[in-house]
Amino acid sequence: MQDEMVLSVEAAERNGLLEKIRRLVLGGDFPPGAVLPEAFLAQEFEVSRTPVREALKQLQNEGLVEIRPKVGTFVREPTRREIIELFQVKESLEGLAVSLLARRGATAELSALRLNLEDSEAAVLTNDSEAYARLVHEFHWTIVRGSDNLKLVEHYERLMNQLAYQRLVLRTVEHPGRLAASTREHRAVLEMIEHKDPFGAETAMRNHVHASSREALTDPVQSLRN
Amino acid sequence: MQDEMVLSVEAAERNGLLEKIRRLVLGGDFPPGAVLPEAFLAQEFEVSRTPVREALKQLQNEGLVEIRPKVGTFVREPTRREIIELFQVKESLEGLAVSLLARRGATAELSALRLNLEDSEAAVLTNDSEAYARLVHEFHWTIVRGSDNLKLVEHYERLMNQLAYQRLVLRTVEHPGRLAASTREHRAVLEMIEHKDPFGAETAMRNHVHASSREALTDPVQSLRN
DNA sequence: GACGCGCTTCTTGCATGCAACATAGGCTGT
DNA sequence: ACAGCCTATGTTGCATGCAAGAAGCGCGTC
Repeated sequence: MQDEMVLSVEAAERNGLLEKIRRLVLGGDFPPGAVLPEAFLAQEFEVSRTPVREALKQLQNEGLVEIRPKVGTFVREPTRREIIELFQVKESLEGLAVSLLARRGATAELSALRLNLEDSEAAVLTNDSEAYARLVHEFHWTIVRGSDNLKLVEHYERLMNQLAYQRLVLRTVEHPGRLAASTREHRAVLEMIEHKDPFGAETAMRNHVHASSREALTDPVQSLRN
Repeated sequence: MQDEMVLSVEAAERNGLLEKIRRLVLGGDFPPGAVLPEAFLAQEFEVSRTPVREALKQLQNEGLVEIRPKVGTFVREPTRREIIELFQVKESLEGLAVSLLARRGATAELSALRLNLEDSEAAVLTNDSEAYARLVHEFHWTIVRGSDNLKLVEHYERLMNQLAYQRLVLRTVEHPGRLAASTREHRAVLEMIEHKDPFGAETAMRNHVHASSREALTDPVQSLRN
């Protein structure tokens, strides 16, 4: 199992190209709807069109780009409805993850979460949005990885890519009061884990994700108006 | 949203190849571990190696095959641990689906489920394993589609492909008494949906999936011994 | 007889060329 | 002036050719 992860990482680095293009799309270097010609990417990364094509097909499968046959490849932005749907799935998967983690009582992840919470509270006090966004990301990923369920991790990763999560978080994090509320919710989750209460942890986590999704969706951003 | 589904279906039929190869792998025509040369598939489906390659990469991404660079492509069978992990995710996703469906109170899906249950009980009485396997499949898919959450449907489809579910169900279905128990659990789920009780429905569904996973895993099949 | 080395063969990985199609812009006819 | 067509161009889709690496097999040597 561990071997597979190493292998897949190695494979990813060998390909590399997929990750590079994905970061290009997720990073917002290209505006949504922009055309993404194979020939350009091929030249950009100094490979031929063939591996670029393969990578783009994967990205289409993930829902990040749309390949219109004989027309072109376009950066795809999730619709508002898709974001709602994805958050529902996120809630479910993270609920499962934290429930499994609470059942395991894994000490390594627990201490990581405690440290994370301390840092988060410090970031709230100094109003450091950027650091907080990073810490939130880390908190959720620590829990998912802590579930010790690789398939869950894989599906979660796919989900987060589809959500283009980074872009969303960077906005919601700037809502007044949200940082403090979010941290309180994190603390509630952590306490449930410490109490080895899988059900309570799952409930707390789902409440948290639900709250965070409402924040993300009430964000009056033009690009989410479709 | 509906358009996208149509588009993706059309795209799938245009490609077709991916589905064909997937069925080949899932159908068990090739034993797990068997080599699956690009050249052979290319000749078999009368296309060149390029589209075959693209399809195989997708299947690798789904976890159905393993491409060992410069060596070959092999049919991959989920390990026992992976099956456990996948069932945990399945439990979570189907729980979400049924909860959403119960909240919607969709009448079309409800009547489909009622009919399904009647047919299932008839299949139990006549001990028609094959029909029952099909009905179970239909029951779960009706619920997932009834969630009216396309992203959930997509992730679920991916999950089921990874599980090679058909192969598993055809075995567990032959456990004595399992058919009747499974049908009772289905009825419990349906009743919760009819009562518009999302939480109760989710709980019932998760119990059902959990029970079914225990059945699948206690099945003494050689191929699951790894 | 056993071990080690090299070659042969099979596989994938990638580059390139050509064909098919969609789209946009201009041109012509009314 | 406007509508319709037609062509030019850009894009993807696919086939093919070649290179590189891995694994198995046979041969030679100890």
